[in-house]
Amino acid sequence: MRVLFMGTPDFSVPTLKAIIEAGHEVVGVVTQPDKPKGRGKQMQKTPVKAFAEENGLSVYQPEKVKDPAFLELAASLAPDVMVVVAFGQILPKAILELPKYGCINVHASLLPKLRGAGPIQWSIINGDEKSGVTTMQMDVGLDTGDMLLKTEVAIEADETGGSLHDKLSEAGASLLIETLDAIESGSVSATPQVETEASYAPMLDKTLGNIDWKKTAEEIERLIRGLNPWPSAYTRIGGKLLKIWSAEVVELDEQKDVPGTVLTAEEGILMIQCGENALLVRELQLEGKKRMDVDDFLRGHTVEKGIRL
RNA sequence: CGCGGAGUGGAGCAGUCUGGUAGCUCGUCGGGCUCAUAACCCGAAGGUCACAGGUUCAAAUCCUGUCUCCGCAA
Repeated sequence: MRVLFMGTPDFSVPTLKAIIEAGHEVVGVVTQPDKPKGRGKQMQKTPVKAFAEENGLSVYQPEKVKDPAFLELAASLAPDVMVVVAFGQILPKAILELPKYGCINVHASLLPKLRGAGPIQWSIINGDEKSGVTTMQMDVGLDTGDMLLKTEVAIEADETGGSLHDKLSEAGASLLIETLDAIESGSVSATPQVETEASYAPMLDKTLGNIDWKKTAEEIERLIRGLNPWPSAYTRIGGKLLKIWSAEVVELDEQKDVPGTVLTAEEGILMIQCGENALLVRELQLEGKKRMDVDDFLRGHTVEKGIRL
């Protein structure tokens, strides 16, 4: 089929790669405009753009896809279908209805659960036992289109936002190919989403990582895993930012101090009181420093027992 | 030229302001103690103080330039 691909971050790349390998004709790749990123504000290509260029594909970077000029462009490419994976812009109805088979989206959750921009991390933060990817026939709503195919992926006890991202990214690529095959052969059936079971996963915000020690140790541990490696969970110590990369829950019979208090800080053990139970920090990173294990950190930094974070 | 922190034995840090024999907590190696030990005791090795210039009798420390790592921001 003639495919017009739309995507932006790393998550989208495996799907684009799979489409090429499956032998479909990619008539164009649409991605967000380059933006200055990183230290020193260097202009940086989106991961999808970089991959597309390596493969000799035509890249388009409209500021706004709702611009009539883009509709004209898309029409001129005459795609049979448009595949949208984490593109980053809302598509207007005119675009959605342009290709013969419409627009197919790969979403990183088991819809109708976790619609929105941050399903991967939220599934971990919420403590779900499983996640997955869903392909759907896009409509004008946000992730509200009829579902086509679905793949479940178990969330492991040590799952992080990064590890799940990679799993779902690959799972999404396979599922999309299956979906395209099914569409082409006419064997696919669309299933409407059950509105009453829908939930929303908002876009991640850096402030989300600010640890509220009044929460339970279990909740905080999930937040740490879900936001690893980005945007990461953090607290403050001595006025400096302290990221916590991994930790484990320690059950306490009773609350020993107010939440946020350092209960132990010696011999490689850094334990912090939470609203319920305590957190044993494993790996952390002080502002301006590299991430390191707790025993390394305690070797060079004095953390006084009893201080509050 | 967006803001800022940092490069010191294998690891994490102090020392830099107020130049003058390189230190701490660990690790490693050897020995001892012990029924035994990742515990304890004794001892040892290991560093061009990121790199290049400059100032000085003397530079980890002051000045200039370069490279690298990291936090924020976007």
